[in-house]
Amino acid sequence: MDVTRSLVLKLERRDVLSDDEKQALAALVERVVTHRPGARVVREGDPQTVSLLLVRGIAVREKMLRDGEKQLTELHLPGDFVDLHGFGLKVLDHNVVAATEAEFAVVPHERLERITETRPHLTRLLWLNTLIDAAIHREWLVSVGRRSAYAKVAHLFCELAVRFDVVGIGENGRWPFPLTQQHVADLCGLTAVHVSRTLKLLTADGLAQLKGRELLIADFQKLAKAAEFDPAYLHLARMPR
Amino acid sequence: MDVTRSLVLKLERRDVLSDDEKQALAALVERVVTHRPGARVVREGDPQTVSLLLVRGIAVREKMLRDGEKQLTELHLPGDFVDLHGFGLKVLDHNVVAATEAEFAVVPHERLERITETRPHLTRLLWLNTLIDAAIHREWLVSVGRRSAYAKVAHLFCELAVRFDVVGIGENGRWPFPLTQQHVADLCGLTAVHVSRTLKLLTADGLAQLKGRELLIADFQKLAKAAEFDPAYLHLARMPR
DNA sequence: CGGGATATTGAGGTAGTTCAATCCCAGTGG
DNA sequence: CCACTGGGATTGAACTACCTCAATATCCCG
Repeated sequence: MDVTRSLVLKLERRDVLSDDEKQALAALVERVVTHRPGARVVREGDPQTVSLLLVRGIAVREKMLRDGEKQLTELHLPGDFVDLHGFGLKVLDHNVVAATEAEFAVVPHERLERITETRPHLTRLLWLNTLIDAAIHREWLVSVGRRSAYAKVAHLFCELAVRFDVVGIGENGRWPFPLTQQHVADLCGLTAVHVSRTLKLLTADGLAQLKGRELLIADFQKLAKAAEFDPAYLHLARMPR
Repeated sequence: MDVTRSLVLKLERRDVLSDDEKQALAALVERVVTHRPGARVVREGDPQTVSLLLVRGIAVREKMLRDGEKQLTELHLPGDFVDLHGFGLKVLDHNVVAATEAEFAVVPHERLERITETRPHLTRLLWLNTLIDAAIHREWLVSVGRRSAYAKVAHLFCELAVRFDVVGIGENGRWPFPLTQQHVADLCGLTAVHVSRTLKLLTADGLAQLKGRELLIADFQKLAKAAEFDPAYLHLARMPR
């Protein structure tokens, strides 16, 4: 199975990739590693020499506070480069944690550097990948800073549905949701207790519910409206980059 | 006066720049434009063909909500490329607004593209610039999501002081602060009223105060402690990138 | 079938909001 | 040099969204 399949799907939603470029992406991968649920995949502050492409499962970027509280700054799906930022930064400012059992393709930084020396277009697409991360961060700042708990959770669900669709996961208003309510709380800047209450409201209003490790969205339009969700920030338009 | 001076200072804190590279950066600039306080410099959704380097003044990235509320997702100082993200994204997901009178160096995207074709190292440094933006976004997510109002404002002040120092602005515990309390509120996800009360506390505790359009930090150590401020996320180490 | 993790519910508390009145002060014009 | 103006800052009082703590219920896995 081709471990770069999801990444290619993700990039092809934003630009045209030649076969040659797809091969070059596949050639980036040195090996594949698997991590258990809860495993810390990258530790804040450690020097980085490889970057990891998520192939299967879900991972999160986690920033800890002194008192043990945490804020998750991004949720990663297959096709996401969870620490491509480490290529430029050399040291990450946060942990990356496997939220479920997860498989990663390992990409040595030398190979990325080689791409920047020889393939300008592919370089720009990798750069783009990190720009989309930043755009997601900004949208989350709006959520965390200004939206109600109800809208925060609704917005997270909308984003998840759209991003899963990009890489061909989920269907019929059903998507995998292997996260706990504590995860949702740490993603949204809420407490797990309040997430539980909020989910009850969303379910009662017939917008969305979590059931059996799945996210069921009954009415995406209504959910998006409640969340003020506009997918523009995901930059899905296919154009020369 | 060299309009890329602050940018060079900023990059030289992270890596070594050759004279040749400095010249190449200067050659990026096509012209310089000035904007009035409050002017929208880049409008969300408009196609981008140039990027803007802030030379003088302060600018913010602003995301609006339906009801007129807003969240500011970044505060930009001289030396910051306020919409380098537009080079890859082609369309921005937020407005850029001049908070004060501000001067920008205009960099056409063709010239940036040319850099990606001919100068891998400089390309990586421009990429790095956007990675630092993303790192700042993440730290702000922690602030907005998990810190108290007191710590949010304290953290903002710490970041501002450090980033001003990088580009050689301010001294003796005094830095320019031409923003209103409404700006601070929109940066931190608070109300202006609560910012006012919070500033009173910070002043009373002898940590920091705003006075005469200036930020005065009486005791940076204590302020940093109150904010849980750790500058690691600004990635100031000078190393090969 | 048992046990630990996860989720739910209730009751009470609080940080930050809302609204509205007042104050301050830097410009501006006379 | 002073009065006027308007944006920004401050203050008070009431309110509420979300938190905290704690008890119970449910799910999932071995």
